[in-house]
Amino acid sequence: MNSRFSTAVHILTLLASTPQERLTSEFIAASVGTNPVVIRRQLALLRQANLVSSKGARGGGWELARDPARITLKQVRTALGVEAAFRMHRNEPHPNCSVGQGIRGVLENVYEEVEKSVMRSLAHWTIADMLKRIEPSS
Amino acid sequence: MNSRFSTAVHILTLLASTPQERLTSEFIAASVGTNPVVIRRQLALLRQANLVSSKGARGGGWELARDPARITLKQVRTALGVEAAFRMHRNEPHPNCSVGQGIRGVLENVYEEVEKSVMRSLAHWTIADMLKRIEPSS
DNA sequence: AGCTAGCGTAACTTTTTTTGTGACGGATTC
DNA sequence: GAATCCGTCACAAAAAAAGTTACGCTAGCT
Repeated sequence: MNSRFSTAVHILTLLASTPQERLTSEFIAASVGTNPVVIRRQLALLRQANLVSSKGARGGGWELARDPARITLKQVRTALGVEAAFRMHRNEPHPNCSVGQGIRGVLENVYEEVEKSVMRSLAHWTIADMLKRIEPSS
Repeated sequence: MNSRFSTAVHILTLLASTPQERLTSEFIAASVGTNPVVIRRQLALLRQANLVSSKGARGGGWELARDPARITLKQVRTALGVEAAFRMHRNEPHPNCSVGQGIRGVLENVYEEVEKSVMRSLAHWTIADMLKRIEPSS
């Protein structure tokens, strides 16, 4: 997978660290070290999943749409659009090769199982956990 | 992750389907639908892990180095060099952002846990299983 | 009302990653 | 000693991801 998931968790944790405040995409981008548009794209997906809410215009910005203890990393992954941890090889196998013809279906089964266990792992973690681990003192 | 893992499983299953025979990288490449060099690169890694053996010269080629029932997909993944299912975002976070500074370490913990559960899932499957599922009649 | 700050999104560019190719040396069998 | 097949490097092409520019829209402010 790509690094979008990491960025998304970063953003959400940042929002969790400043409750009561709205953060602008520009501010977040500076914290994360990238471009505001990249941030907005991520947040647009997270908003579709009702994890964050945005407000335009002056004084606007982003905030969490719910208690960070109720946002799991599984939800984040789902919100970003589940891209399998593994990818099928895309080459067309030789038509006479029975292994080539059949392997994809079998691999799909395997990957589904793997995906489920990835999700199970991610479900254990919340944004509140992330924040807690970063600032154990607070 | 990329599709190399899928290709590797494909290759190994193909070798398992023709015991007693050596297959050339050219033949395998035709079955998989790619270039022989790509195949050789993959197999070179699998050989380092003692999963396959090769022989040069005329009549040469590749074969499994052990019983396909003793090759797990976990071993395959390890052989290819474990690349985490997730990737860290590489941008330097803003130095004043405590979340940005700390998030990586926490994410690393999460990803380690995920990786372990991926490996646990993959350990359940062997190349013999793959073959069995493709050709239930044999 | 008009100005400003901020999001929303499409189109495009750049960068990075992955995959594929060509070439050629070395080894082994025949 | 000629043919076959691996081993590997260097390069090319393609695909994917990330970053950038631009501009419309809305809500608040004065």
